Amino acid sequence: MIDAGRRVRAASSVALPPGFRSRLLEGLTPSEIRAVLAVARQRKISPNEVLQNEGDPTRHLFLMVTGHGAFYKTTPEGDKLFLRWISPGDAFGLATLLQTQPQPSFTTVQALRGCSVFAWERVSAHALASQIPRLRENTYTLATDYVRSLGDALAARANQTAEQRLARVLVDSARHIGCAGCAGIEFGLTNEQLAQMADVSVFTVSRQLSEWQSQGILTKSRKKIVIRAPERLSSPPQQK
Amino acid sequence: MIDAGRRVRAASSVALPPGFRSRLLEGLTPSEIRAVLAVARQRKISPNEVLQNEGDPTRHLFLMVTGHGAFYKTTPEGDKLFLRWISPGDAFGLATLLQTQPQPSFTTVQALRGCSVFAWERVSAHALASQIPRLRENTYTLATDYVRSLGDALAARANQTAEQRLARVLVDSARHIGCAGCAGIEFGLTNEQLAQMADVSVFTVSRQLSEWQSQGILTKSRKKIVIRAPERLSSPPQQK
DNA sequence: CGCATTGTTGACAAAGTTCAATTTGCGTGG
DNA sequence: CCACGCAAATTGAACTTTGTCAACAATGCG
Repeated sequence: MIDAGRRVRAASSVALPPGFRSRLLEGLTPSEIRAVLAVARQRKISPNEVLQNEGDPTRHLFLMVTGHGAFYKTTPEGDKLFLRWISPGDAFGLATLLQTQPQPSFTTVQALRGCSVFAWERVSAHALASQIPRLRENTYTLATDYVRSLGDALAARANQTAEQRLARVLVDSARHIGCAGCAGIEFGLTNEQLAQMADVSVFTVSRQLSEWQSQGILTKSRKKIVIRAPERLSSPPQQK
Repeated sequence: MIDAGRRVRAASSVALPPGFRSRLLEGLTPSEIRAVLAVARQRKISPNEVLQNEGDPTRHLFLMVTGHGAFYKTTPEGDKLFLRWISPGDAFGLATLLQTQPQPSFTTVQALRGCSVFAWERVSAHALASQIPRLRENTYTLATDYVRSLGDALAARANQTAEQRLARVLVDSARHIGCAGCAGIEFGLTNEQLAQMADVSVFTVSRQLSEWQSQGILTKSRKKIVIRAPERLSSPPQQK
């Protein structure tokens, strides 16, 4: 209706897929959502593309629509620490919403396979946040969640064994990027990717997966893991 | 001057020590600062007192005036992970400023020795933030910094050796709680405290400190460390 | 002086990594 | 269609780092 007079904009504009839910937009009125989407751009992301590089100023606010990505932290020595998965509905680059000046981002965000995202320029995002109080509140909530998962990642590194960290990675991956197959939840990751994410050597991954396979907890083949009994991955460490 | 007519309030009210600087209040106008201090309460904190407990809802905004404290994260298994020091001028409990609802805090804050702090009730803090835009902006900046140091702590745990972590703790402690003595920067911490902070065993602390002492980098005596050459603690790990 | 706290030392054990040698699985080009 | 070649995965053995434990020494306080 508002867009009646500018069909060109409307045509190139973006729309939410049916059934799409995002905590970023939760509780916003339809007209607010329209205002937000009006200044968004839809982008296709190729596999492994880096959307945000740790240290670079945050240029965009992103909302994952389809596909998956991951937050990483790069250490001074250069290796990547996996922090958490990004799934459809997750937003990142939240700093754009709050900060007046662009600030270096703390994490790298990389697409796993192809993705489709909504993107907002920093200034547009900031303007939206200043106009829509509910958007600011949602941002606080989401930022809080990210800090919490950063904290969890820290706790996990600090005092968990290689086995526990690997189990955590498997469970998280199953939850976020897994598809329910006939034999369990399956997802495609190489030993090397798992090794990076859990911060263990590929050898440890290989050995541990073999052991779990022999216990019937999972099945592995080349570049693919099928988790049969996720509950047996989360509990045993505590018993010990 | 404004307080002329209400000496009772003025008497029980708080004032900033001369020369006190805080990034939380930076850039606020004198009248804004007066408004902020008007609803503050000054509190004396006894040694080792816990000001904020991880998981408990954030009740207060605090501003450290004199003394030192530390942020800790408690793991599910119950051990404390040291995150960073709190020095005079540092604020914490920032969530009170932004969030409408009290949220569980991510970290525990504990005083080292006796401290003096300013404290604000959650609702007062939230009201101040909604009235003073600059206060909100400062809050974003500070929150960003805390996230950054959380990230640094994570990176440090993930891929540094026991020696590097201990060196980091010494350098940080020297910077934050150290006093310049004749022979170097000195501070009082037991081996056990250092061990907890660096997440190594007391034995490793003892051995490593002995080695550094024999290299002339520091001097140790009971409950006291004197750092002679902090630069030799930060650089050697990289050379290797 | 006696006692508790704090720190030290050496021998040993556990967890994981590193490395080298192989094996497995899979796509591709002849 | 099959053999080739390569990336991915495996395996065992040596090795490094760090923690564990037990015994002991030093420090300082009442």
